[in-house]
Amino acid sequence: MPGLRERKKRATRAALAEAAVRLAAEHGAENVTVEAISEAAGVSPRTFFNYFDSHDDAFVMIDRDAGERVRRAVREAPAGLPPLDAVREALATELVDVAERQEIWTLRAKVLQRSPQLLVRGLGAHMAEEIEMAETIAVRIGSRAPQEKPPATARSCEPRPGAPGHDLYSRLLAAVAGTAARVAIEHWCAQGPGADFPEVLRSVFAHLAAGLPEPPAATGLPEPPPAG
Amino acid sequence: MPGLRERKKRATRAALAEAAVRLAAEHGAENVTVEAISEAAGVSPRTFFNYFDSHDDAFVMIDRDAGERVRRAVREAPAGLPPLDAVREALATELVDVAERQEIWTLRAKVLQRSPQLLVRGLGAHMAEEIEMAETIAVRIGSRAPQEKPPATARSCEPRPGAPGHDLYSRLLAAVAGTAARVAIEHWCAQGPGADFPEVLRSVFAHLAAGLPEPPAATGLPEPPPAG
DNA sequence: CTGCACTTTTGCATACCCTGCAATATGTGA
DNA sequence: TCACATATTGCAGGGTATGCAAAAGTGCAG
Repeated sequence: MPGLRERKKRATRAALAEAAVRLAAEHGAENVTVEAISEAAGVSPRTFFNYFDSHDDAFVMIDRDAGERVRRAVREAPAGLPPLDAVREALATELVDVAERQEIWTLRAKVLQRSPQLLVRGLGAHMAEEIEMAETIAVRIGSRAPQEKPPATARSCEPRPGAPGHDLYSRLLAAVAGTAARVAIEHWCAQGPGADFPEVLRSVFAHLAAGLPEPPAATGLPEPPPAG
Repeated sequence: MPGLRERKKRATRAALAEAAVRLAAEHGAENVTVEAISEAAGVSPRTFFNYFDSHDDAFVMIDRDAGERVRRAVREAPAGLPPLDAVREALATELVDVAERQEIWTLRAKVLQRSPQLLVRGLGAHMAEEIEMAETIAVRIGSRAPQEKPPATARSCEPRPGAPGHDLYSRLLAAVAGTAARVAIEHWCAQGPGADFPEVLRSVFAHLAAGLPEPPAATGLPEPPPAG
């Protein structure tokens, strides 16, 4: 149980984030100033920057622990499971929270989609996790030793050792999985309150596993092709 | 042949962009002010904003016509070609320019990679095209009529008519293809000057077409699995 | 509860980004 | 040359973001 200090910090951050999203939903994110957010949250404008590095960060709501949880799930997945399935299951578990709090996620999706800058920023946070996820996948499929990532300063555009084909595969799988999750969330948001999010996620990954063939003529079913 | 006025405009824009990149390569993009860029280009700071919408835009160099060219290529692809292949060929054609002018792209890539904000901005420009690409794909596979996109103000987070499974598929294919292209470029950058970019792009799309199965044990070959 | 260490919040000053407006300079065509 | 159109510039003003030091709040002995 955290102390009062920690609880207050969380409350302040939550208040700022919620105020930001609600104001943005009404007036558009670009027209919501830091001063307005701070006032709605009951703190000074200066305090805003103690919690968010930039104006835009308040709308994105990045959960820094989510990435680590997903990677852990991928690491601990049953040995025989194909990589794509392992990632799918890991994402499905993490995204249960999304399905449960649909209201706030729908609101956030609307805000982000109205301003490309923010959408891009959200994707950027996603990309930062992408390299880590690629590393986890590489370890899982056995193309790289677990400890083999010395400095966090290493960038992706420099030559690396290891199996080249597997590096490309890991990178691709991590990137595509993240993109698939995003598309699933957006599509599910578009469907309205009644949609079944796990079903959408399953459908998206079924498309991927099938190699993205052209789906058969419209049948009215939300499911994709046979897959398997 | 353009008049003097047009030539001067191009020169001013080029001078600003070049000054921005050169200064950024030396001091880092974040430490290069609009004032410094303008002074190096021999214009007033105010003029900078007549050419670029933001400070960051000077470094990114977005080609606004690229998206439309790719979409046109997808529309005009042979009728029998699977959607994934059509998109792959369209991207391959467009990205020939990238492979040919590697020097400028590498320099730009170095600048962008030092500041995540700019990298994200560059990628975001492509993401904005995603919805348009999805529409093009939907038309191609026949799940939507060509003119059926009345106002450009319509957002993707609202319910839409049409075949639901196909909407999801089009969205997914557009998003995944863009992601694949990005991964290919990054991987090609990481390989150094000798790498064969078309080969990397082909490899990435082969992985996708195969359904992202775990690749066989490392053979040293950059190629993925058998694929088609 | 009281004092002390630590953290958070806040106001102030500062630099920079970006925009609208009006004045000025420059290219263009009659 | 003259008049028109467009580009450039200076200026004013608002918004973003950071560093610093004072003020307020929290946690923990004694």
